[in-house]
Amino acid sequence: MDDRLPELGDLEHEVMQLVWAHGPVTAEIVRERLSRRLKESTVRTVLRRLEEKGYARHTVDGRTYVYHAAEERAKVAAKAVQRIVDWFCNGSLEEVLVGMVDNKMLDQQQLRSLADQVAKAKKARGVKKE
Amino acid sequence: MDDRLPELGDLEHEVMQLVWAHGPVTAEIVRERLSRRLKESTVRTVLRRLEEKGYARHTVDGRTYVYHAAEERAKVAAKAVQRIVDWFCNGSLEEVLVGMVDNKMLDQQQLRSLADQVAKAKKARGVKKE
DNA sequence: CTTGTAACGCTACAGACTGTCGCATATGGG
DNA sequence: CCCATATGCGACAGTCTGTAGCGTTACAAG
Repeated sequence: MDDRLPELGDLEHEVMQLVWAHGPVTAEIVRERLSRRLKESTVRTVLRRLEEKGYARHTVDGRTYVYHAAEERAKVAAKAVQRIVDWFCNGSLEEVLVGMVDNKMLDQQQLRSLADQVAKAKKARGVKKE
Repeated sequence: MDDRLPELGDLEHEVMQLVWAHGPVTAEIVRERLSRRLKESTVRTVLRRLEEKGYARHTVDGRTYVYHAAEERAKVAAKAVQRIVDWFCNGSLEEVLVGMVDNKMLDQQQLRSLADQVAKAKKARGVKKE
């Protein structure tokens, strides 16, 4: 249920961003929106690998494959962060946060504010979700 | 100053952990403490690559290379997290935090408590550091 | 000064992973 | 029944990682 998702290459990442941003998409759609101009087969391969890796799923509409994200972007990001935390800081999120503050990527006030927003966000969504 | 550090493989990661944990170390020391039993040259290669990647540095003591971390563990972790945040959530740390709460890796209370600890940690260190 | 030994770096090599396709194949509409 | 088209599969080169063998160099003893 919480298996570690394999990492993504640049192209794979760009494709996933599209999948997350534009909801269910076909290979053709992805191809059009991509920054680099690639062959259909290339896009298909990437989509397939993304599915193998557990990032996406597909349903069939007529003879067309429609891809959609297997997990929400935020969740995937959260898992990735968790992995970093475990790997480098022995699971101590605090240590990482301290590191971010030290590194000036964030200051304590923002962090506190974030804590509030998160609480609010959860409450707001907690109602209509599970 | 904030160049993106390349990612680490499993062995490289294990070695870095040792470097961080045991302060300056020699290839021999690393070799001894490693979980897997490897040849000296293997350890040296890893150490060298770690240096090329910017994770470590070395000084010379007599004819022996002494390796030490180029950056603190927490800082590296922080950068890694920042990268994740940028890549997946367009820079919104909040979104990631929300994701972690949703995913039950963390609850709001812990987060708030963390905010406090971080503030405290910074104050405690802020005095004797720059 | 010569030589053995220890510490180094360089080069290599196989096994993933990724970006990119070409091509054989299957399937729905006419 | 046939053709156009959407798919998947296999391939190939380039890069990254784990693992080492080897030739080179420098310090210490003879």
